Amino acid sequence: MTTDQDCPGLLPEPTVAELRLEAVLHALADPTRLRIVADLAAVGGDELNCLAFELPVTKSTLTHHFRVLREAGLIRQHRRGTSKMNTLRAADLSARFPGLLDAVLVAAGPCFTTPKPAAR
Amino acid sequence: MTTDQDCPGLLPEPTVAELRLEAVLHALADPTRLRIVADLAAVGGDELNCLAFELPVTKSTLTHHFRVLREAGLIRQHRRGTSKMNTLRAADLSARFPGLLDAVLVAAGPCFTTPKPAAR
DNA sequence: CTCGTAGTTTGACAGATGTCGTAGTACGGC
DNA sequence: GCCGTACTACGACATCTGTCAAACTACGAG
Repeated sequence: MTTDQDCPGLLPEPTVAELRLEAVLHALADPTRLRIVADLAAVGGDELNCLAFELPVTKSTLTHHFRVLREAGLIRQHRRGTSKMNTLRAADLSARFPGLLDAVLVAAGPCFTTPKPAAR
Repeated sequence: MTTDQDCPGLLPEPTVAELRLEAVLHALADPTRLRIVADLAAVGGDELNCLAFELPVTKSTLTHHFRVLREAGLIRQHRRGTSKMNTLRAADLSARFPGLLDAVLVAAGPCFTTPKPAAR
């Protein structure tokens, strides 16, 4: 019961059907996580490793936040070498909660008014 | 400058400019509060007293949740007699975070797909 | 004035949450 | 094989959160 492919290194995540609104909202309600999501949206679908974010927290805390985001279904993570790449599950979220992510991103950062033009 | 009018019995609430995204998301992330918001949206702008909601919590807890919602700017409360009337600040929210409330309501209740047509 | 209804306040409490530091694991480069 | 980088796991901790019960206030009806 996960979108889990055989794709090696992909970490477990909820399927589109498993996405829970409360979990998504809760994940987005934290400033650090909201910032991560906004940053991911800003790069328009590209991958970012966990340390690519300049956040005022330690690595442990970052790991924690990334897990919350992944378990809520907001991001996808898979290992690549020693790094872990993160992507926003924009399409999955739109499929399950139409308009929600867009509205949050617009509200979060007036700069990212054009979050996901056409994949990368 | 809160939206506070001289309207007697109106409880303090944030102005549109004071609405904080995190606070709104946090307020919506709780099932009880989400339910309250969805119920308010369902009646299309009418007022509901606090006990009009059939929720599995005590009055104290309800008071707590209503305060969180009001302080986050999601609802407006004003006293009327011994009751306290609650209304959703749909217009204010749309002004500050366009599409957000709508997206959440659609995501929350498939039943309320037409949340605020034009009052009921 | 007395009573009942509606809601508030306070205190308590268990559980979740965000944070850190330290130690540990996994992988690539040498 | 050894080391450094990137991330994880674990434990600790303070704070926050949702919940309740009991006592209190506010208002209207009678």
